[in-house]
Amino acid sequence: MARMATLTAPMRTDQRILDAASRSFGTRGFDSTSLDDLGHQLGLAKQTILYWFPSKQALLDAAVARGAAELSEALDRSLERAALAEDRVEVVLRAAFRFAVRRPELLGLVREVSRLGEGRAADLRTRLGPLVDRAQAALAREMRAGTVRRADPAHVLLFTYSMVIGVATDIEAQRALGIDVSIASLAKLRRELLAFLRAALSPIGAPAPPSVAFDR
Amino acid sequence: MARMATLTAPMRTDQRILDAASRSFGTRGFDSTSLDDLGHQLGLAKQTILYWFPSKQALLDAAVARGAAELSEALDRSLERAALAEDRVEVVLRAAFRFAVRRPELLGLVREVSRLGEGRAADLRTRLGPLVDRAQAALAREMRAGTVRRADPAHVLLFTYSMVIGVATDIEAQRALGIDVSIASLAKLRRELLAFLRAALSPIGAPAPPSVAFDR
DNA sequence: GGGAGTGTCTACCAAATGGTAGACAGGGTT
DNA sequence: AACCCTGTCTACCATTTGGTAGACACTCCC
Repeated sequence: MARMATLTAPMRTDQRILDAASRSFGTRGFDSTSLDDLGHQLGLAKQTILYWFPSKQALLDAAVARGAAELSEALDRSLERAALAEDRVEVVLRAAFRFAVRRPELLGLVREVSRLGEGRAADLRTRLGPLVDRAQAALAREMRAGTVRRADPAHVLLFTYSMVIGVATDIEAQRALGIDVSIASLAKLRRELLAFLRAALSPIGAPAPPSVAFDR
Repeated sequence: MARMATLTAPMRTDQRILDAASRSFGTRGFDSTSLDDLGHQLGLAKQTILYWFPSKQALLDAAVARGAAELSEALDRSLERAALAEDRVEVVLRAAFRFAVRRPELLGLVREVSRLGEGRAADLRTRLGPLVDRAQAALAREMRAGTVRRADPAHVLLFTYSMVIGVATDIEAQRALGIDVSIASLAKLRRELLAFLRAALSPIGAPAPPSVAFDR
């Protein structure tokens, strides 16, 4: 049976629903996603979706919760790993980029939630709060240590987040700029983003030492 | 007189509709905007909207066309002005930032169109094509002249665009990062963004000369 | 005064949407 | 066998949505 996107082996129905919902909410948006479509996509009746999740809102909440957990976990792990690494900023950035490329819909979901008004956003905020704090603290530490140019960590994170979001989700902008959207050019894009950030973050007058990990 | 957009004195109905539509499409999204809401917002019946614009799609197209024209004009002007200025990149950037702050909904609209699939995006692409070309050429020129770090101009533009979009439209992300959203902090945000970009773009080993225009 | 045209409105409609009610099938458990 | 529990489905409903048809002013022109 089923060999569409949902061809994963025997998977719990609620998880399959969550997958499809995250994808659709994250790419098309919440309002543009109808339960009927979702159901059809999964070979399920809409009512089966409503059996697992009592309402569309609840489905969104569940998708956000799971997405936030995934993202939090991935970045948390990389923050830990970074503590030991040579070039900490780069380690985290590579992790973020990898995540953005592998699960762009989750970043799209974050972006979508931002638009759905205070209520939903507040929930997401508390979910990602600890992660944000850790990242901010780590960045501030680097600044104090002199490995990163001094600036407001929150702002630096905002800029970085925005760029990653843009690279991961705004493929139309990339087309408009004449960037060809393919795996090959994606690697180049990542290299450029890392170089860009390296330049933006290296302390003034001291261009970052050519780190070994900085592939070219 | 009038200090809100909608209660401007005698303004052509179609322009008022276009204003409200741009705002709503750009912030809530296309599908989340109903013609009834729009009409109610304007004190008009939905059918009046459909008198001026034959369909919701046509309304979106018109909003995009006007928005693209505004954006194109603003940035084109700044590109011209920049040709004479000392620090060209900064001039353009300030213009972009000013635009992003004054009419964030138009940037949101661009972002929204990106999501509405190939069709609409292609239209926008041709509309903004010339602007993109000019910007890209100008940037490449700076790189050849050695005033900007060498990199793929398209990528640099993508990163910059993403950051501006993020700063202008993703206020929830800013909240999540603990950035207080106010006019005062907005000025600080702009300063930081300029500093960040200056660092990212200055040629290696030669930190940009402290330009006069770079306020602190 | 009488059209002609323009702009806005009041019905109305068909389709889609989120959600409810309840039937039905299958598998344990006793 | 009787029963319950779980998961899925078929109907159905109320509301919303984009869009149509046509009436009602109001103005300009003759």
